[in-house]
Amino acid sequence: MIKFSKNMTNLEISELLRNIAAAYQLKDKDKHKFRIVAYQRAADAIEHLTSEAKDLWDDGKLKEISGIGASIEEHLDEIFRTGRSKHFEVVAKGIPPATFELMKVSGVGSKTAFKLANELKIKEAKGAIKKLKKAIKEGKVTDIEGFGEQSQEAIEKSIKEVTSKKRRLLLPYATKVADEVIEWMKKEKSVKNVDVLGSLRRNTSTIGDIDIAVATDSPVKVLDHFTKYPKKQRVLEKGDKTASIIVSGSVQVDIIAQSPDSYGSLLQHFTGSKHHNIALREYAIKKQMSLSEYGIKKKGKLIKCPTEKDFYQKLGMDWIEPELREDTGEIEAAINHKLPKLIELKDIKSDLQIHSDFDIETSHDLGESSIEAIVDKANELGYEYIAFTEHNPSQSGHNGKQIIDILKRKKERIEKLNSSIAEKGTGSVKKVFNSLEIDILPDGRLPVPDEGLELLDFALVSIHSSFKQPRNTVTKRILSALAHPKVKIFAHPTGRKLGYREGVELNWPQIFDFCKQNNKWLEINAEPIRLDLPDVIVRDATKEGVKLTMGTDAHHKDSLNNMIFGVSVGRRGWATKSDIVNTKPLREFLKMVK
DNA sequence: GCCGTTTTCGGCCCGACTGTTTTCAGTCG
Repeated sequence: MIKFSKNMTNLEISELLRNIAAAYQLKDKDKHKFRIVAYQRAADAIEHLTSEAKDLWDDGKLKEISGIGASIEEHLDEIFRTGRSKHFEVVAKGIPPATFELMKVSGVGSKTAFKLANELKIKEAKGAIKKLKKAIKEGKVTDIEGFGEQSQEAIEKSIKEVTSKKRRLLLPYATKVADEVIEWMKKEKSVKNVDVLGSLRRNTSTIGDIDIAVATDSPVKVLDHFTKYPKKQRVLEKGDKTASIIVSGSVQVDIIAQSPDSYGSLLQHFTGSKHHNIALREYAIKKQMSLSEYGIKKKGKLIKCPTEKDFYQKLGMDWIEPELREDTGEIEAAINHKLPKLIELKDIKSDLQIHSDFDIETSHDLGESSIEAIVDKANELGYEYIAFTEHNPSQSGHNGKQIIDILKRKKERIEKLNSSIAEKGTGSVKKVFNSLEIDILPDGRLPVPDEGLELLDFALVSIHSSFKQPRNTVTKRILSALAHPKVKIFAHPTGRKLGYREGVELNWPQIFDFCKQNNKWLEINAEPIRLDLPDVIVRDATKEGVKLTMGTDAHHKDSLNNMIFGVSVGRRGWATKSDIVNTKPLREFLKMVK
């Protein structure tokens, strides 16, 4: 039996669809070959949705999801209405639920899991992996036909990795791990080129594995060198062309070697995403071509591509920025020469969320660097203007008048700073804005009196509590906070913390409309654990013409360097320079912020 | 089961690595 409920989350639904695909695989792999793929694609589609499938179902929009057709829509409809699916129950009949649980062990697919569950008589999903572990200890797995010592050992090792709950890596950490591996690879003489590819090259918000590509004429030497990496914990696999290791911190690093004359197609292949590559190859088939990491096959002849630009050009399209390679319309745009010119770090003229150590008597965390040190840093980065956005003074510790007094002191401090900047005339920073990051209370009110807000140039608002409110409640809450004339920016809009906390569910079309009509902006928070707005919502926002800002949320001067991660998010969301408010020169920004 | 700038029918990405079953299935990216 498979579990359903009326309130299944996207993650649960995608797992369910994957399990149905597995069930078909077990029934008759050949008969259901393409149905299996269809279910897997549907699972991917649900997993990557920007809103909850149940909300879409509420609005009758399930069928609009590419990958969901009439049949799967009908089954999901039944689940959302009744909490079960008769069809799925039939499909999964006769398969011990433990099978699906065991598939979570890497290297164990549907066939292996099914065999293990049956032979070891593990039925229930709960505790299935534990029971398998016990069976391995007792040496029972090697007794099963088709399993030997080595496969038993491989499963045992993989179980350890499942149970240690491998977290996805944040960008700065993944970058550091990758840089160290690159450094090591450069020590091998036969390495002609080495690059980081995969999700790290595409700048996704979190990274699973690290993918490295090497151009070389001696792949054996290169792979040998790779598997001797000093921080290696174990070698997962090693062949003639590819190898995988686990390095300290339980991070998997995959490497692929290729001759220099085909390096371009390798870069393309290993950068992904999987969905981009599949879509590209399907497109190529229609043009009587076949694509692989070796190049482009046309009428049985292999055309090699030394650079990635060659590869895309030979397919008849423009080179596509790695951040866009997610099969969300970039291929069509590349064919029609309609790819956007993406925002770049050098376009950014300002950081619009910075916390100094000015003692604002907040209940949140204060910054660690002085206002002056931050201005120095901003000058170093060549910014034209910045905004100091400390958290609002705590409401519990102060009455209205006290809050106003603190804000008066801050205003004076910033005014003094601005006059000294004007006097000196050196440095790129010409203006410092007096701003504030204000909590949005659970009922939508702001914990700062109007008289206090009047002291600011403009304000950011954000959510720091009551993350679990229903979609409509929290949407209303935000709109009422944004409505205040001094409020310009909705900061880290979903409130997510990668790996720790899901963001709030918002009615995005409503938020977008409000922002457009009232000249309010959504922030792309560049703090690596936030990266909020998420890239997929940035895409929706830019499509709608909503203006965005970028801020590092720095609580230390060095964190102003994090802007690059915000830019990455913007790029993944197809944002161009004109979508981002703080690419505007000071003079224009002054007009916009009024 | 899904989908459409060849198509509402007839297709559906491509290749590497592993272990074990001696010729390939299973899994992964």
